Amino acid sequence: MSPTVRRTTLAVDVVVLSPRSDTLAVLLVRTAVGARERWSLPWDAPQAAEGLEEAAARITTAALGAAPAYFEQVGALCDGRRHPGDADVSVGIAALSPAGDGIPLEDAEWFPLAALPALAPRHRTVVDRAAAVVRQRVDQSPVAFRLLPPTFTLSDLQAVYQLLLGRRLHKASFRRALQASYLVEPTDEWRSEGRGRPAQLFRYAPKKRRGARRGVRFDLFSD
Amino acid sequence: MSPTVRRTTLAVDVVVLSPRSDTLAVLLVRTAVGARERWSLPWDAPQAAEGLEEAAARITTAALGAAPAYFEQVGALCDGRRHPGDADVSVGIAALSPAGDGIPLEDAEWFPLAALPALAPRHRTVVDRAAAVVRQRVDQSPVAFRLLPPTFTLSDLQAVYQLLLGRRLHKASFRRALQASYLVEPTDEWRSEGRGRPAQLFRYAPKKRRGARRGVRFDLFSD
DNA sequence: TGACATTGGTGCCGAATTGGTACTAATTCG
DNA sequence: CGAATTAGTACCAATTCGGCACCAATGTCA
Repeated sequence: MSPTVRRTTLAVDVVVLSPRSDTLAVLLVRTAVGARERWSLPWDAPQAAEGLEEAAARITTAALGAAPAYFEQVGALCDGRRHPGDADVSVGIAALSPAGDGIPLEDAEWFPLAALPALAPRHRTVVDRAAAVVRQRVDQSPVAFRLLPPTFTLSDLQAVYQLLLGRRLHKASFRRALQASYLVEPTDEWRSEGRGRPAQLFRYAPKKRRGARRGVRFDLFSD
Repeated sequence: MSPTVRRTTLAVDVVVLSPRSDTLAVLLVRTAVGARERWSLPWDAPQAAEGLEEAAARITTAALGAAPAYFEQVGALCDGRRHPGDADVSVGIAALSPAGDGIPLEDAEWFPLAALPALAPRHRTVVDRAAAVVRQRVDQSPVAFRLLPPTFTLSDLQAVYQLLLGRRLHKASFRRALQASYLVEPTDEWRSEGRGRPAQLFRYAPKKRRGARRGVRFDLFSD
């Protein structure tokens, strides 16, 4: 027998992440009164002939008033009736929004990732996966830069890395590695923020790099 | 307006990978005569109340006669009518099968990853994504071990790493790093394979490890 | 106005890691 | 037995890492 398709219902669930006062925050929207949970991830079905990230951008814009800078798919979930809209299958999408971009519209609000209200079980899973994916991608794709405005100080950048990795980083080593990577270039602007020496602003501008990757790292295994 | 689900057609497309005579190989199945392409990935719609990996295991078993050792979802694709079954959405799944496991059934065959026949456009994308995901996961999850039998020599392991990474590795460094990681343990068996000194067999047996991860690596960026 | 607190940025140096070469070990082939 | 072949290890020079201390530039406050 040859394979055939079946009809199912599909939802795109978006985890919008943004650094917000020293923690990572997630954007949630209020659900209809009477629903089991008061909050959920922004979600919708993709429109006809609409890509998944396109849908994610539309859904986010409807809740935040701004389109995120970056998307990464977290995977499809299919665990029977644990979605607020009872979709058979959810595609989870992590969206990164620079600190301070957008203002949550009515019925939308930022919550610290570590202190979320009750969510539908599948949304809970999507959030956890999104956080895990973003944290794992930190040194493989420019996720940290997508959580910052176009120009930023090296201390800002280090702070985001520390947020994502959950640990302190050595300042000199961090800058040495960044220097050697040709991922940022200095602008001629400086930011003086309150007291202390002003910091130079940098911009993300990855250059061609000769593939210099070194040995295998067995010490990064996650399971 | 509040979100609602829409009905769509869904397929699970499986990229079964296995090392095969010094290259990575992909399992393809012959399509119905008259179809535009002669070969496609094994695929099917998930049955009611069946998980996505469960479906992938069923689909693979139907083509290979053996269930793979490991699955990793590659993501959902939705690019309008480029699927052999015309599914609206495909969920791609990478499945790792140890070298030598299973025998392709009638109408199924291994192809070197680097020399695939023409595939439906979406299947081509799924294959590329699966290969990229597996290669990127090499030092974050035990993908290499899932491409080997339960016991293996360190040279086998290094060969798989070299296949996945596409470059030579330094023997002493490889073993030093592996030793320090507590991921394998020696068995008391030895394999003598033709000429040369017999090699000790090892088994994948990850131990509790104190999180010792070091500095940020900017030199692994992929884009 | 001049310490001083505060934040940004760099230099130095010992310790750890890396990767190359070369070596030893155990087996098959002829 | 010796050559060939594969497994596994020892040494070592070069690089990298991370801790500490230091210098720089600004705001604060006596």
